[in-house]
Amino acid sequence: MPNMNDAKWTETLSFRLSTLGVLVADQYAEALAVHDLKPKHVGLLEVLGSGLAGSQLEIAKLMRVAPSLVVSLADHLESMGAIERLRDPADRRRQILSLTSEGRDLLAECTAKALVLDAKVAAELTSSQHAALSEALGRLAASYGLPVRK
Amino acid sequence: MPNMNDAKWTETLSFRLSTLGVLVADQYAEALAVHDLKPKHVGLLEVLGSGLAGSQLEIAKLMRVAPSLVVSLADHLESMGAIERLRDPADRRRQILSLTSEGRDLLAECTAKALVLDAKVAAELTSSQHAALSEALGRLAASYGLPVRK
DNA sequence: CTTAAATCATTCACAGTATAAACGATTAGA
DNA sequence: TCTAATCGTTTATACTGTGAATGATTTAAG
Repeated sequence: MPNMNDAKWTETLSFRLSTLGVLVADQYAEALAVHDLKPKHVGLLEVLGSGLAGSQLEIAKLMRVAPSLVVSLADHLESMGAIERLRDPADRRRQILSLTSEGRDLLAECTAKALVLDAKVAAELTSSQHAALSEALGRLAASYGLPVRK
Repeated sequence: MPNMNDAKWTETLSFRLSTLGVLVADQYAEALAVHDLKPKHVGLLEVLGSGLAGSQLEIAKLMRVAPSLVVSLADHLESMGAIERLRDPADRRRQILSLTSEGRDLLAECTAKALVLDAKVAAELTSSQHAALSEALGRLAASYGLPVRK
């Protein structure tokens, strides 16, 4: 006998959450392409912009990413002049990364792109749906605990 | 002057939607690992299970994926005995894919894993939050139109 | 002090995922 | 009939990310 709940699964929370989430993430990635950036580059910019920053190793932990990846992300951002590397005088193994003013501008532009995308998503919803979605996602975000771009 | 809405962005719908979505997608992928499957393998099984199936090219279009990827996904599933390839007698270029009974069982197990994951997500929410989230995501899913796993 | 172990950034080799282009078999159309 | 298009497959390749090895520096032990 064929199983009974084929159709149901695509209406599941986790299915929709993951498919829509990946879709939005892809759209965001696409919007960033004009700046020659990937989401993780922006993630690094955001970490630096939030002031939580520090050494590359700390950034790697914050972003839950291999330290060697931080190197290549930072290389790219540095080559475009968005960030600076500065040896920590107190511990000359460490590289302290910081935003340049160009980097701050770039981050602002990326944020703007994100807000545009956000508006497109919001446009599909009534304001009460928007509020409810926001609250529920906020709850989930709090319990899963991740203010970091993947 | 530093820009004003640094903190705000991480509370955005699209940010939370994409980060949480990717997170859930990752957890789902992890849950599938015991079956030696990736989400896209299951996506293919789901397409076949839904009866929309047909030739590999049609499947590729449904899944929005390169035809050559369907080949390798199908190779893997065929090697585990989950699907069968059958030349279309009417057009012997086409391969018609179909689920074997083992394939149906496998799909059911994957669906079960997904429901477990779904329950974990739901456990973080009140029932009214759950309902609201479900409705809002449903609306978005409808307007973006994608009942297909990514 | 001096030497051994740990730490940070970097490089290098590699695995995994996906695509696009080239190819052979088959079918459709002029 | 023979030319062009289609389907599946193979092959080459790009891309993202990881982990292990390396070199520079710092910390800890004796």
